Amino acid sequence: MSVGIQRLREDAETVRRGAIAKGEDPTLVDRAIALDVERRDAQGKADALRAEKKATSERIGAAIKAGAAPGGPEVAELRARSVELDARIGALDVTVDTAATELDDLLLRIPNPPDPDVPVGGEEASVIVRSWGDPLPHTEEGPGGVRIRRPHWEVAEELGIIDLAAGAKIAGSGFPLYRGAGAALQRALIDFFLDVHTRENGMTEVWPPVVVNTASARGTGQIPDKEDQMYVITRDELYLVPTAEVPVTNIHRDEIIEADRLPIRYVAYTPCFRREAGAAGARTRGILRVHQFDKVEMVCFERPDASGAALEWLTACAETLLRRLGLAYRVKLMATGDMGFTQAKKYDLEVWAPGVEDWLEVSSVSNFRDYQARRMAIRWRPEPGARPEILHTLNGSGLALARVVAAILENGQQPDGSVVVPEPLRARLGARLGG
RNA sequence: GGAGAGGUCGCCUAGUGGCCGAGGGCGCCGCACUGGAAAUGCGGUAUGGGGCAACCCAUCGAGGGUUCGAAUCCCUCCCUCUCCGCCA
Repeated sequence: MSVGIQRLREDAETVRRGAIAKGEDPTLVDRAIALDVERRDAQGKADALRAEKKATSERIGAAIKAGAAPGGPEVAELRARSVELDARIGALDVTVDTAATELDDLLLRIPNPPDPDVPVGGEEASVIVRSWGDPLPHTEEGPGGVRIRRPHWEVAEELGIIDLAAGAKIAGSGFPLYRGAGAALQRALIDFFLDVHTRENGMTEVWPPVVVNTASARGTGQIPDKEDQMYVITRDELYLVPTAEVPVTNIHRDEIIEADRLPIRYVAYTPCFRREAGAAGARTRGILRVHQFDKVEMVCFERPDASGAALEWLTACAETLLRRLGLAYRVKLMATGDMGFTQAKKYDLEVWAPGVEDWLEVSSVSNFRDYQARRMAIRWRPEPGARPEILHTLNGSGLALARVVAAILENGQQPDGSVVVPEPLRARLGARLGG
């Protein structure tokens, strides 16, 4: 996760402005440029001395081969020369390492500049770019009097399909247990999402490990940025994945991909584990914010000139699912201050939940451009034989299960306590839950 | 978990202290030959950093060490394979 030093050299102004728009410190850019100069200077000098040392060593070999005594004065002098060079190289190496380390650290703190079409500002500057469906009212007058739509945890409890108490006993608060039709609903949703993405959107399904090593966690920026968010298995130096983005993006870490293989588009189901430290309280009731949830995630590797269009496409792929489920939703283009440090452009999909009277974020679709791929050294070759370039990565939820389940329960609830099953799931679940 | 073998340039492989950033074969890309192709011949074919360039530097799983000099010797770790044990 970092901005390229090349870009800083060539277009520092855009990076500076981007930092300001995201509310970060723009002076880091200038300090980084200074360090870059320092590093290159020392590196150049060290390389020159190293070349000389190499030549000296070769002369020792040649002299011995030509008959000089290995312990003789000629060889001894060359050795002394080599040792002296070594000391000077060592000193320069320290300068290089120090500058490089500081530079890397600085680069990690410079945010990815937002795309030009991203609105500048805080949360209030984010814009709803479109919406679909009619949000159901929380209360409405009906033939049998006033009807109030209940929150999903009440609906679920009555149907006996989500057992938070059992989950809490087994693991702790925030680890839901789904039972009966609730469990089947999870399975049906996962299946439905994966089927649409593989069969209709042409993505390749992968089923990755749900723990990752340190290198992978670092690759997608979970370390050091979001370390507190992850569950760690210290004994084996493994992390439980907070999203499939981590293992799936790392599939191509340190690879060079030939142009004819792009784009590469994956879809993966995984459970996701998040500590959500400090999040207890607001909007955490029911299954809206939990430590373990299920998600189908889409991850794309794209040619740089195609990533803009790919973001729109990915967003549409996620939207399709909500439409077919018949859930009213809206698409929000996140403003500079409201999106992450690492994204260039991001859409959030929010689904309407009439029971809690709120829009629930069920998907977040982001274009990282080259920011994420750079740290992982994921490159592509524009032409056969050409120099490799950093490619672009994107990802998006398609979709996050827990909140979709909440929305289905709240939107589909009937006065008799049953829940209407969305059409695409009926073949698997029947027309109603309960009732 | 125990014992053994091994990780070299896309693939296979040579290489036990200097002549090795690294040979050979395959693959791939040019060129020649051909009506076209096959076969054959010639040349090219890693990544990163620096330099206008010539070119220089680094990298032989990773990290340390020995040495004037390490793919080659030593140490630690990772991974793969085989056998044994265990097991959904």
